[in-house]
Amino acid sequence: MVTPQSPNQNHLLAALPTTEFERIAPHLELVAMALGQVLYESSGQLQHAYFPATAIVSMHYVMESGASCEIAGVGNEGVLGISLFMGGNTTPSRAIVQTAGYGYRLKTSLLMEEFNRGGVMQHLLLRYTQALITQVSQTAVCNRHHAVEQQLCRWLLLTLDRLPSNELTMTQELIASMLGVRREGITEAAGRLQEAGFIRYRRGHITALSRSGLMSLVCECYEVVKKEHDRLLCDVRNRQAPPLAGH
Amino acid sequence: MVTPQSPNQNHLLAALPTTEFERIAPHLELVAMALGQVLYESSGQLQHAYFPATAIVSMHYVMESGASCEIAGVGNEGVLGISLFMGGNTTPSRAIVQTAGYGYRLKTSLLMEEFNRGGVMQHLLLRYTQALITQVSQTAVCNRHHAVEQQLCRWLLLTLDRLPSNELTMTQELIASMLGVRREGITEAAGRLQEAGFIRYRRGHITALSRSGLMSLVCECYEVVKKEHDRLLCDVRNRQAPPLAGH
DNA sequence: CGCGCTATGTGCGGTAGCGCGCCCAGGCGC
DNA sequence: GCGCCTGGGCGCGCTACCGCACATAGCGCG
Repeated sequence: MVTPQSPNQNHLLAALPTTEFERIAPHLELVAMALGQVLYESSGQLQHAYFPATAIVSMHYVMESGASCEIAGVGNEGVLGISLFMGGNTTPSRAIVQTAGYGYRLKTSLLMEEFNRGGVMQHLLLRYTQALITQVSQTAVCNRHHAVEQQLCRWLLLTLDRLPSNELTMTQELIASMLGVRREGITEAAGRLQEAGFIRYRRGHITALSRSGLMSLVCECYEVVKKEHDRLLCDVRNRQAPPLAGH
Repeated sequence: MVTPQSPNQNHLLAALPTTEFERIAPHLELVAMALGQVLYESSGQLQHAYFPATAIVSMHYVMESGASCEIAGVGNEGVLGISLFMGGNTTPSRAIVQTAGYGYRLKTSLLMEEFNRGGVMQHLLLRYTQALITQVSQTAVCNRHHAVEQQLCRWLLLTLDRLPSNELTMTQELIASMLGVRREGITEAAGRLQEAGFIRYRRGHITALSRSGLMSLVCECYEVVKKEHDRLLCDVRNRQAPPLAGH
């Protein structure tokens, strides 16, 4: 079991070898992330990289018309601020907190220093970035070919994977803006999922009742993203060997 | 002017400082790329990275249903085989030659060796990867919110930017499979563009007559991708200073 | 120089999702 | 314990795109 409020709740941080972890640990700053908080503005300079622990952050693109859509989501499996070590320092998208919680942040300069050492940190960050690319690609594919209901299932499953419980605090309006569809579209699809007994929701709270039910409706995109993530980060293990052979 | 069949036709290779370029130059292998040729199969092992010179390669995802869609295109501005240095070695997508031409390839081991030196090559590859992420993201956004006609304009402009001439050899069927839409949808949209006098096409050949016309119809996505690419790779200059102040 | 293949044009019904407007109700704050 | 405000349900008509089926026409090949 991981103790509450430990950097180890973030998988990338947890996968660092002791030496590397201890080098940055003193500089990891615990931060609360409130729902709707904007971590990065589109094209804004980045001061920190963020390693979410319990929070989930959504990378969004907002178009001229005002319409928006999610490009990828980042939870405790990843990090925000890819563009720091990729060299661009900023991206055309916006990062906004989708599920309140906490995380850790690290100053740009320290992240870069660690990245440039070329150790495990670099390796992890690059692999995570590749997993992220897969996620973005699959979003593109899914947007093109799959129905709203399937996309909703994909989104729910990906989000549930990042949460400790099976309940998420989330209005349909918000989900709609993530998926870039109409709120009514979500109402309808969610209604069908509820009728089927897979989820239950009440004013801003969704509870997953049957993961397998959702799995039966979701498109292949969920699997692709998940498998690719596992493949790329399968060597991510906790630093401290758990007392029992845990996963 | 760049001489025909020079690695310098690829912007990334051209931007390498002399020392780094000369180190890999002997290992750059000129390869012809035929239309439809598959460079990388989905989840297949990668033996080489490819630097297109005159060819254009499309990164595709093919779904279970058989439907497909392009995730990103790569021409002389980039490189194929991102996943080599990102650490995954393979991706769930397929790389297929969309415009015949030639390019250069480099053995995995040599690319990695150069990447791990942490010099300009690494810097360029990472920055290019970020530009690629932007392209993929914008594809996702565009798939969600923009009409087929706008997407066609985006695709045409992005492709024209990678070509020396304003004519591309491309059937509507092929374009449709790139954009992941029906062939008839392309017929219609292309018909409107032709009526407007922006393009002309005859059986598998499209000629751009008015770039500005296409620009007037295209969605913001084109600009975003282009600007981001220019921003990230603005320091990409030819090694040999051109006799006249060229761009 | 004609044949045939393949690329393109077109029409038709079907449907998913949009944009809008409106109503209803849960639950928080006072 | 009352009211308001936000989140959710619903019903239009509409459009873009799909899936299919077929007609037509370049153009390469023999």
